[in-house]
Amino acid sequence: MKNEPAVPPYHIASVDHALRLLLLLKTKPSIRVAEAADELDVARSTAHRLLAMLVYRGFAAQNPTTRAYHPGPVLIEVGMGALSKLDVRRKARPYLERLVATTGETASLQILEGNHVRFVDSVESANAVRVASRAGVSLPAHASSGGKVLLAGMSLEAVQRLYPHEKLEQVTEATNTDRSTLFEELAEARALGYSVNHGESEPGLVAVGVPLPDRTGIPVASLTIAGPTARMGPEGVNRAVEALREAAKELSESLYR
Amino acid sequence: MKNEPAVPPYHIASVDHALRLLLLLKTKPSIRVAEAADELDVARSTAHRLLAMLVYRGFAAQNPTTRAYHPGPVLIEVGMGALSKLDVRRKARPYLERLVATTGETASLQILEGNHVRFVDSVESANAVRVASRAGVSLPAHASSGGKVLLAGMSLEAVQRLYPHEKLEQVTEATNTDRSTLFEELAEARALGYSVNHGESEPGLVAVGVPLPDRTGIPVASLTIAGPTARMGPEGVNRAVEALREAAKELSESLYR
DNA sequence: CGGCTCATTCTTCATGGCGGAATCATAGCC
DNA sequence: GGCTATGATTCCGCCATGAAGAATGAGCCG
Repeated sequence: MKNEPAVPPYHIASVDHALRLLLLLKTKPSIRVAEAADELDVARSTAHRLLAMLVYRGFAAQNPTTRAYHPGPVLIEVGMGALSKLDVRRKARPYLERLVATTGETASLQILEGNHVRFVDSVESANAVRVASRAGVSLPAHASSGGKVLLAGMSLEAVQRLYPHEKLEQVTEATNTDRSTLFEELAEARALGYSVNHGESEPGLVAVGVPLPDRTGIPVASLTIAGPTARMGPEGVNRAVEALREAAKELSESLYR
Repeated sequence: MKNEPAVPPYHIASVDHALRLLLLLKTKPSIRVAEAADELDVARSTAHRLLAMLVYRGFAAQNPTTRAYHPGPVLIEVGMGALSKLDVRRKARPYLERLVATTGETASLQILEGNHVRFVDSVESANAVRVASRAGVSLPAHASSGGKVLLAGMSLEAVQRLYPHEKLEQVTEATNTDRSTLFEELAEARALGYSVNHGESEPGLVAVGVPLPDRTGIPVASLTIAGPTARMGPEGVNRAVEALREAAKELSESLYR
């Protein structure tokens, strides 16, 4: 479970209501005034005005027959726009394809979101037995190789803020659940320049990740190669590390031209 | 060209500022406090608090180095979801065309949105009497064959969350309105691998749906064939089931390359 | 170290956003 | 057609909130 973000010092209740409505529309494609009022714990007149604002700016649309509200085109547009502006995603695609061609395993690109990583793109291996695309999926950073290399590029203070408790979330039996052990793993990842995930996110899966730093040297994304245990022994891991290092170097250079 | 929407009678300025900020994040990869203040024509302290609210609810994230704000995980998630839909739609189109050619009835692709299904794409039958395209339309999942096969692929807990009440929405006289009966129907759909809708969404319409699973086996979309009662007797239904099964198998394999 | 620029925090107060009442719209029943 | 029930929408008065501006903080540069 992701950490609860800190409540801003000067909280704007009406804006918060509106954003929570957007979050509701994301999960419930149809919502009525009374329902919105219940969920937000506001008066129906308040809910009605908030929904009218979402409709006005295109974030919601009202079905004239049922009077229910649905996500509007602008919400999708903003999301698509946010994704298309992710420079790293667009430029990384050819490198993911190349990594798959070179190593025969599934290649992915991840970005850090709090103490999780999100797979923003994936190209699958052609092998019948392979790691499937996880594009869109979010995983705890400490339980993934792509996450660990991103955490390794941060200061100790920053990592402590993301992981305020000693106990970490367990994903599989192989997941490390001690923060102090995580710090050691991050130190190792920093030294090696890559990290390996031996079944920490899923049994039978081995993944290797390297960071993609920005101009300041701080990683903003990571590249990973993942395969089944049978093909990802020491030789497979080494081959993945080589291919990832080369791809990351060239991609980093192309990202900041 | 879309008309400018009417300004709501009770305009909420603070909510409007926040929504306009989201719109800015659609076109600019990142934005700074002063820039936001200029664009919204508010004080920098106001812009700062608005951005803090977007960060709080995940719509924006702040780069600790540059202090600029960029789209947050919620917007990335919305974008990934929309992109995923587009991808499935593009790949499914030839199969829908083939299904129409094979069965002579209208074929459609649906995705689950909460406890509704949305018709993402449709190819209409060439027969004069036919089920029209419902692309863009949203229907209760429990009242559609495409919806039922999607619900059948979910855990009981997940279905209970989507349907918290025993009473279900009635669409036609044929619609089942009991949740416990829905659970039985889902068990049947799970066993058969398909579901049939006899006039539950519209009188005179019969539809057959099969799931399109992703790599994890969980269905993310469904294919349906729909026709008028006169042509969709037991023989028509069986023909549809065969054609759908074949199409779904091939399409599933192609979706995740 | 001082100056500059932008970000962030704090304080005060005017008004914007709230809830509740009143009214409207629609569906269902007789 | 009239009535009732339910949910949506509009209106109004009030006060707590969200605004701006001042003060402070942070980082960079010469």
